Amino acid sequence: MADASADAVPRASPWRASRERVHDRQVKREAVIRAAAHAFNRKGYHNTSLDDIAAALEVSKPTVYYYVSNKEQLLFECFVAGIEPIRSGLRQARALKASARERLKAVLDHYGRAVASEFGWSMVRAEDQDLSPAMSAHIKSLKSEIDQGIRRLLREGAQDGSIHPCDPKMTAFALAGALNWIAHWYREDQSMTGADIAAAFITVFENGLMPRAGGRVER
Amino acid sequence: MADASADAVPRASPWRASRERVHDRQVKREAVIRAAAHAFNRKGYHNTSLDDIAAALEVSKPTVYYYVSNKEQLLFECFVAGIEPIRSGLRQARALKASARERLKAVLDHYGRAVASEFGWSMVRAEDQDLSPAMSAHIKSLKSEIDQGIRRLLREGAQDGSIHPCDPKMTAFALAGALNWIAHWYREDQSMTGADIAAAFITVFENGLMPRAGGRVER
DNA sequence: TAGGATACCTACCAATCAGTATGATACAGC
DNA sequence: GCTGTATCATACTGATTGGTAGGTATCCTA
Repeated sequence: MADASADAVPRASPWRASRERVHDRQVKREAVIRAAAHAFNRKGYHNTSLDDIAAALEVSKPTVYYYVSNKEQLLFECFVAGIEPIRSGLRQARALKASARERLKAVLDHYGRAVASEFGWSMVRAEDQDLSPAMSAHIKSLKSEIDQGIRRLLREGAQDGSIHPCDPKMTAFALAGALNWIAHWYREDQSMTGADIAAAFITVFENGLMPRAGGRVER
Repeated sequence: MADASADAVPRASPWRASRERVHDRQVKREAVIRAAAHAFNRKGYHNTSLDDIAAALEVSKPTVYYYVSNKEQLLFECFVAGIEPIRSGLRQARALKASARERLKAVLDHYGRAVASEFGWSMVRAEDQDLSPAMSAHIKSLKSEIDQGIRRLLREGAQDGSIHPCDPKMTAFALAGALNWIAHWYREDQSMTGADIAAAFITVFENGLMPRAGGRVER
């Protein structure tokens, strides 16, 4: 591990470079969130101190607290930044005039990209036992929304004939699990983009393990 | 969550009940490992203190250290206890006289049961950034062994015609990811046994999302 | 029955770290 | 130039916790 340089894209901190103060609270706040996400990616939530995050931004700890109320909220913000694209993808898919399978594929594509994004790790790992009951519940409800959306698409697919009949709950768990897990290996193996991975997974999910009549895959 | 009683099966601690000392180091050591696994399941690695584990066994902290050298090793032992059944399943499968798909199914069955076991969480979550480089490497090699075994079965399946042609690497990632993720939701939803879940997942993996000629699933 | 090994405990240390008290500095408007 | 507000730093606290020092009771063996 090349210490700090591996994941530390020299993403210009709003504090860096110029000595005069930039008066853009929103920009700075987002920079703090992003720095937190990168630190969490590299070292995990518990092994990341707020001093680490501050140091990455070349600022002191109270400055971080000036933009964020506490560490927990930092994780929460990273989670939201990660899951929002999936929620939006789910809404978009609902509007599509296509088979349920096509709509599901669109959702899975968004999902895969999101997990491979800079906030993927935080999104996937949040909730656990590291958060207050209130935040944990909030996160759980957002996750549940995605889960229910996928289950619904699976049921609709079984009805319109575009998806092989299946247990929606277990199938949704399998799909989400496979995609969530991307966050665990993507850091070490970035040989593919998030979009590539999503596409590859969708192919796997669609075909299944059993050979099909057609024989060949339409890659 | 019913606090301590939910996961805390009143598993008799070797220390509990009798005041005269039981002289079986191995039994006690395993009790320590198991107590650690249960604590990690409930609160996560970082939120579990060695005092917690000691308290669960009704012992003092130094007693825990008498059986285990440090916290890291505790996690490592839990990991090994979790992954060993999968390794053994992989070896057994290699000896089977069956199609590659059948052998793969056998492995996935072991895999699913293992992840749903009491050590599943520790197995799945270990490695991360919580361990020394040496242990991390050790764990990584054990995980890689499983991964390579699955990829190999996928390749063999493509050759003997029992498995639909696929990208072994991505397919193995998808399968393992889906199964690993069981550890995340199984704690809260124990409505099924590990064997049931494994069977359900295998059905999903085999059929895939696209409808099949046969139409119905042979549940 | 002395001496050693085993098994366990009380009390403590040292380090880490989330979060804060306090105050300095710069800038905007007047 | 003056004042209020926004932004940031130094230096600290309080609590947790991994790990240990040192001692005690019990058992086995010679």
